[in-house]
Amino acid sequence: MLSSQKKRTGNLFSVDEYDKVLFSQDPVILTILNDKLCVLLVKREQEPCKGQWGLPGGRVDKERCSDLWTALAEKLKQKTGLENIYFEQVFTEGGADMDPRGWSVTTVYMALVRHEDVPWQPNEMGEALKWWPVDHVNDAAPLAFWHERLIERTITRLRNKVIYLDLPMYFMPEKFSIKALREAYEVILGRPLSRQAFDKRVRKANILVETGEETHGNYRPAELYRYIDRRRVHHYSGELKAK
Amino acid sequence: MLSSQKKRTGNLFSVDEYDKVLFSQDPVILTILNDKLCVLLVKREQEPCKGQWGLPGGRVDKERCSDLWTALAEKLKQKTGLENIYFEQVFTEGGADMDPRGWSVTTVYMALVRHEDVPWQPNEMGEALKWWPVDHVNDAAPLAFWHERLIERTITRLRNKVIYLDLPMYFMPEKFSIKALREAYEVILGRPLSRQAFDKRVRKANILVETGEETHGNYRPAELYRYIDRRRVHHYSGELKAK
DNA sequence: ATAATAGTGTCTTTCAGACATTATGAT
DNA sequence: ATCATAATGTCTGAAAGACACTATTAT
Repeated sequence: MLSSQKKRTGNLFSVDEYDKVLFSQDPVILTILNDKLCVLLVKREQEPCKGQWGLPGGRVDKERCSDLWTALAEKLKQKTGLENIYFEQVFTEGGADMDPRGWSVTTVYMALVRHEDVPWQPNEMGEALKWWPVDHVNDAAPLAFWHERLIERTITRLRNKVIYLDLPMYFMPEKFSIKALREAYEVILGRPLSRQAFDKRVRKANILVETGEETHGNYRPAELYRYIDRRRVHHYSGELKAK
Repeated sequence: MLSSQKKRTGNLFSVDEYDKVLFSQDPVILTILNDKLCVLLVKREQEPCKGQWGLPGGRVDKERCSDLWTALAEKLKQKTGLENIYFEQVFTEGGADMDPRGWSVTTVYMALVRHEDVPWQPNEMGEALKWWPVDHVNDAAPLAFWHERLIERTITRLRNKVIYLDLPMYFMPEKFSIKALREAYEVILGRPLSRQAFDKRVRKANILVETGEETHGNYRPAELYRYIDRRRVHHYSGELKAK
């Protein structure tokens, strides 16, 4: 099998298989659900870690994908049905003890989606999917591999970026009130923000337009807004302050 | 050979070798030399890309290193003699066309050093080392693999971070004038900075102390400073403006 | 009318940029 | 004395936080 692989790659150089590592890509897919930051997990139906919940990632399909990005997009579609979503690379981790099958490496991505965009059904491989609050991923049973750690580090990255980047845009529905946007920030950061300061910051940024519609139900209605351009994440010149 | 490796890892799960990829780590080691941002390159003495210049990275030594970080530190020492330097992970890239030996993945790191800390001699493997200005890495001959691309992306990352992080600290000698620090910023960003605004920003940050010594040679001498704490990179609350 | 929430205005602070002024040592 | 550079001060503008005040709708 080794020699057949050498033939398959058809190159002129000797490849020592021992230079290879098990490689996977793991997306940390986040959303806000019931006012909590949640991560999308799948129930593993195969060894190792069969029966445990983990990130919807896996090996790259070297036959069908010629680079990491398309491989991840492919995996996302296959495991979650998601397409054309926002994701960015966060970090790569690896070592001898990450996977019982041996020395392995994983590249972790942060994906931000609206929970409505994820199908409720089990995926193509018959694995169940669930959203789980990021603070309690380990409550029922430990996650597969180092996935808990990977999620933690991704959340930290998100919190660091939300200080100056309007990443919560990806969690918002088409139309929303500024209050709803602020609440998204508050959920991510885990602390309240000054209502007036936040509003002013957002309004000055010129990234929203009024829809003319309003919320209804609780006292004074709030204007509903829509993003002018969903393809660009606004970069604020100043940072949200520590307290 | 394949089956012997399965034995070596000694695990209970089947490992499909086809799930493995060639994996390497490539540090982009930067310094400021002759008022230019330069990257440390090695001349490859082995195929593929033999004779071309490239980044001083390579495969991880799975026998001796149990995680990516120690593997990189090990590689750095072996290839450049550098130890205990600042580096951070930048991104991971890979695909079918990056290496003629087949589908491969590389994790790229940014390392910032003082050029005096790099030995002039060829490394342990007899490979020559040189500093090369980042704008002209391809002037003589194309670099190995996708290394030019990897360097470019790393420089972009550095420029984005220097706006708010005092990363040039790692380029500075023990004692230096504020002018010298500003020049480091200017070399990295490729544009002049307001002298007064820069000075005020640095002084207010409270990260330097006077040494009592002064520059000499050109007209009025400048005070020489030293970092209070070299272990922490100062994070400015505001960003250096675009122009 | 009152309560609750939405939206706006004012003041303060912080910090970067622009510009002016003073300080100091080489020539 | 002059020149080049170093260091400091003043003014302006942008933006965030705190707080007050007005606006609007359900009850």
